[in-house]
Amino acid sequence: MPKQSTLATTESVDDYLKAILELGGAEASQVTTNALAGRLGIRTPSVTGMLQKLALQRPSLVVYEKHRGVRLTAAGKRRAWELVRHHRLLELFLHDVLKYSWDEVHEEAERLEHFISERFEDRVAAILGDPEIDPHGHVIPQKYEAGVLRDEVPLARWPLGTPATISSVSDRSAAALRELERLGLMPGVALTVERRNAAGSHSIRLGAHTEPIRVSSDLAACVLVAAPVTALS
Amino acid sequence: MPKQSTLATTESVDDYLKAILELGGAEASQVTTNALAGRLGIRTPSVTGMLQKLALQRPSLVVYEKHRGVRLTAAGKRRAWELVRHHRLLELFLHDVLKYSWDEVHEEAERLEHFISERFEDRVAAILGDPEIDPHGHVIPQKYEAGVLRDEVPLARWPLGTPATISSVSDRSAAALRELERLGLMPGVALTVERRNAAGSHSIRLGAHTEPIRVSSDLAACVLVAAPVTALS
DNA sequence: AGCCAATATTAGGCATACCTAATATTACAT
DNA sequence: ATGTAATATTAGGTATGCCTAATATTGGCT
Ligand SMILES: [Mn+2]
Ligand SMILES: [Mn+2]
Ligand SMILES: [Mn+2]
Ligand SMILES: [Mn+2]
Repeated sequence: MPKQSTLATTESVDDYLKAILELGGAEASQVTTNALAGRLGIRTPSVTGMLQKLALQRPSLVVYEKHRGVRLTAAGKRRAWELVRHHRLLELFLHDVLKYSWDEVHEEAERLEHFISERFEDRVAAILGDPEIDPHGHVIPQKYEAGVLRDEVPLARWPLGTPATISSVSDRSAAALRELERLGLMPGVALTVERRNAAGSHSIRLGAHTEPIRVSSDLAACVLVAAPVTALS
Repeated sequence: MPKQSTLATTESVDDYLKAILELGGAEASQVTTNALAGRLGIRTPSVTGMLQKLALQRPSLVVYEKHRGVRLTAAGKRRAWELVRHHRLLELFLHDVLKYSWDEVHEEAERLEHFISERFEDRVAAILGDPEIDPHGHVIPQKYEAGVLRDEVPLARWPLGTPATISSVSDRSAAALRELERLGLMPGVALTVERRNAAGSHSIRLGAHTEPIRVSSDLAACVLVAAPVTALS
């Protein structure tokens, strides 16, 4: 059991760390001030100020290079992945135990993820049977582990005519989630992209269905796909 | 369905409202600056400042008279009782569903009570079967209702030799709760106070037991008792 | 009535985390 | 190599909610 002294972070700091993780992508590349401001819904000077303060702290959570961007230190990554674990465990718990619909879970999880204790995290994981996937198809990181970054691509970049499976969907827009559910676009569903249309929309053939459905580019942006799994293990 | 626009309160304001409710007692009498500072663990000038700001707000949550004290308005009472409902529902949920022990629930509930949504409150109440009593014997207020103020008195003030039942115990000290459990002093337990000793401790005879146990005055202060219920309805 | 201790308020500061306006840096395009 | 648009930083300000030190009010006691 490694010493994981959960260093005190505020809700704001948490949100910065998570945003840096999510924007940095698999390569954990530097994230710009602008990108953070956009994602967090605040102004760039606020971001600069916060990054400067964060970078001064010991032990530091981020490495900040003026005018260059910011990336997470090992400690920053650990906290960010912990928040992702909280978020996804909470979403699954709200969905499976408290019977929230899949478009209702995100907002509540986004708030509570900052405030639950280690014990709460552990007990929720236990009653869910140490789950691996959240209601939107996202991988739930294991405790003290950096999360898995899967080989999934946005639906808009999947080649025409090639079979795919929906790997996950974005949890950020409740309206999009309701629409996806109505159309049957949920994790695990098989599909083929038939055609791309002028306005950026896609014609999709779902699993067994015969006629394709039309999916707007905004909605398609919420869907990540991967090659179908050949055999279930 | 009355219009209950949950006016925005911060965690700090919430804590003031709850403290005013708890210190004001059944008569909802005025609460002093000093008492609030003591209960909240902050200094008196901070309390004065907060009360002045709160009293200015519209719609106002408190009525503040300089040098006289503060009391809750109807809106303030509504929010305070809502927090008490959150707190007690959460404690029961943590205890019954997440298998927390009764000395672990308070701290977590104290934090989460500020952040759960109406939906969360409703769903937790539903899976618990609209419960009425929390793990420490406290009455859970119903939705949109001021809580019941029961006819219970501190153990230290119960007359010698008169049968009593433990009505509830304080949830604020985890150490005290562990000790109470060890001694079998839990809600619903019948007892008689045999004797009061010099140092302020009490000799208590529990239900069927023959030899009395010794309870320190600190511990006794955590126990509230009432006359035994004559018939269960 | 007047004094004193307890209680409360005012005055002035600090940390967090935002904001707008002004200025500086970077990097691309010619 | 240099101008310019995009990006970022600095400067200065606000609101919240706490702090200590200094001052004022209250109410009980002689
Ligand atoms: Mn958040
Ligand atoms: Mn999710
Ligand atoms: Mn609280
Ligand atoms: Mn309780």
